[in-house]
Amino acid sequence: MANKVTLKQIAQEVGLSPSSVSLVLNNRPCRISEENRKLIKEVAARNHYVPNQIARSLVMRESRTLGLIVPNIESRFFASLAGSLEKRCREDGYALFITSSGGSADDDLELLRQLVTRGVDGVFLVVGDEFSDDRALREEVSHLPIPAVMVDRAIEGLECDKVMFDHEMGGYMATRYLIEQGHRRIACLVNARRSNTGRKRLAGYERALREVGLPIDARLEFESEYYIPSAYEASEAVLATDATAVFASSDNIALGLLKRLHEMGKSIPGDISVVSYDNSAADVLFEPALTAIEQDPGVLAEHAFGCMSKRLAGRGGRRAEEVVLEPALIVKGSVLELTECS
Amino acid sequence: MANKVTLKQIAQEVGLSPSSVSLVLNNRPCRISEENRKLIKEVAARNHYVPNQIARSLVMRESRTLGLIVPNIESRFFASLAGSLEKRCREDGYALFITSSGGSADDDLELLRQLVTRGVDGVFLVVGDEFSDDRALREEVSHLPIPAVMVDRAIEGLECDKVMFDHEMGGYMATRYLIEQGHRRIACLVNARRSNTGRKRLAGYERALREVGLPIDARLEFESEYYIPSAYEASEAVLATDATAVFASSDNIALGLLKRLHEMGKSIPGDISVVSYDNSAADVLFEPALTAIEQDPGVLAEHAFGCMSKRLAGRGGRRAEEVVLEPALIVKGSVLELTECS
DNA sequence: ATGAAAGCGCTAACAG
DNA sequence: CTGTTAGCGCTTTCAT
Repeated sequence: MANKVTLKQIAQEVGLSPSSVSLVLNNRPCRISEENRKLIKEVAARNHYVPNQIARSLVMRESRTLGLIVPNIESRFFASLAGSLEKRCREDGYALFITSSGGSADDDLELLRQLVTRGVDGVFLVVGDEFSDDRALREEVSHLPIPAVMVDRAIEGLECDKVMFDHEMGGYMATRYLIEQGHRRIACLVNARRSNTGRKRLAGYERALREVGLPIDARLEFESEYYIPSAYEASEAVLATDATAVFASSDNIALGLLKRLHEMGKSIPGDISVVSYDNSAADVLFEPALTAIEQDPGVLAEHAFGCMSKRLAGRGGRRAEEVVLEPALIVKGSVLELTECS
Repeated sequence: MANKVTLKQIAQEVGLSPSSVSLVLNNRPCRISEENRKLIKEVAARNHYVPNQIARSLVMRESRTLGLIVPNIESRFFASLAGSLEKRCREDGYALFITSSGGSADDDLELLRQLVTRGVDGVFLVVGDEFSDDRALREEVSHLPIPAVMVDRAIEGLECDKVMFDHEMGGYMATRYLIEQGHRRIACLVNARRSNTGRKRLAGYERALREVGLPIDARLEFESEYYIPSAYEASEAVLATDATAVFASSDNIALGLLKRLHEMGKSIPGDISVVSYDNSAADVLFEPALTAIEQDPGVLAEHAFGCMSKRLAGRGGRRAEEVVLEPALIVKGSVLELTECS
């Protein structure tokens, strides 16, 4: 293991002052002789000199590092978001500190502090628990000494930049599409109890029904957490109804439903139609591929970075910005067009 | 956006010296009066004081931060590894800087520098390209001023701690199991061209055949990259052989194969038996679940952290440590027992 | 064309 | 019980 070599040491070896070395190594406009420039660079390279960004941040008061907190890096959607965001940050010379909370507000708070303390210039926050009453997190966020951008999910009523897809619209689009294909008995499987996004998707579902005068039937609304086993459990009841179609409001929920369908030997869309929510995992496997509401993580990342960029450049407005993105309905083959009406 | 508040400011407000405040806020054993302690803590809290870890690292010469480089955070296996490792680090008070390279040696090098420069105390490296001839990366790794642990994959011949599952053994176990179940014509689908892990798994496959005197038939060995579409393509040829079983040597490879099987209306294990490699994704969906070689990312994380810990504590030996873990064969339901022999 | 000096926010002796 | 001092590695102004 080599030793850490410092600017001073390089300076000594070259026989110049640290300032000169600093100037040259940072390619600053300055009048150091071509000869010495070369020498400095050569010595630095030979010694495997790596500038101490820590020291540098301290004096420059910026680290060119951003932080990201996701509830669970093992979820495909967040992993993909993290990947996109990192790429985007790197393009602008920022490193991204990706962290994964356990999904609790406590963890979020802890990680947030960790990041701030480590001198990130800004933080992207995908909160784990939108309904947390933990005032500590809200407090922390609103007193942050650096810009924060909430991504995908938001704590309501918190003055802070936000970038997310329109979940209500997603629920609406999915349901609307099923209606247009002739479905009248449409079940939905949502996480409305514990998730704000779930509630919004449910609201969209109901709006679509209401809009065409279809009844909102509580017996067709099913609850599931964002985990496959939970959806698998709930699906039995869903499939016991007379619904001809179901709106599965998350990727994992769709997977649980699919597993149950597969097990019961039911086929899609022959026996039942399904609209899923950004379900890249299942798409790979299933034939026909699933018609779904898609939220491109790359787009989310792009806008999130945009907000952050503005703030970092001091071009952010006084008020928080709120970016709402339209999801897309991607029609594939999991919905049957019904010609007869019920 | 609140301002950053410093120790000095707190000290001023309290009317004590920065050192006293530092002592108290770090809970150091010292003789500050109970009264003043309380006062300091109260003022710090009221002002949302967050210690500047950057400044602290500079003087303490450690950041209690570790770095992780994975080729692709969007891969389930790496995401899971990252998740486990982060949890493990956090348990010991370390933050983990997760970064995702594009899979090239250039990126690895760049990220490695980024991490070192930002003062991580050590780095976990899952290299993107094991066959890179880029001497720059090897050079960099061997001149690192901090401990490095290579995880899951390794650049051969590099003196550096390594922790990984025994890929050769995995290939062997999978094939051996198929043989024991009565299979004689066993195809394999591996990434031997571009991946060292692939080569080792192939070697294990061949060893198992050789061991029982079965011929090694090049017409049963198929090449696929670690991507679903690649495996999907390759699978057509695999299924055109007279093989009764196939060893799919990675999760994505198994998924591509499954997709093709599903499309052709072939069933598992009725038409063909499959042994897969740590395939949590497909498991969720398929009935029967896939018999597979499993590499627990949590175990990998645990050992990697162990190595790192030792180095950080200065308890590492002079020579690099190499930990090789045994994968496990998890028998589920995708292999048919053949009673007649061919 | 180059160097000296100050200081970023913090900690660690040591001196009161 | 508490304050002073020095210094971590770097950048930056200002002298020379």
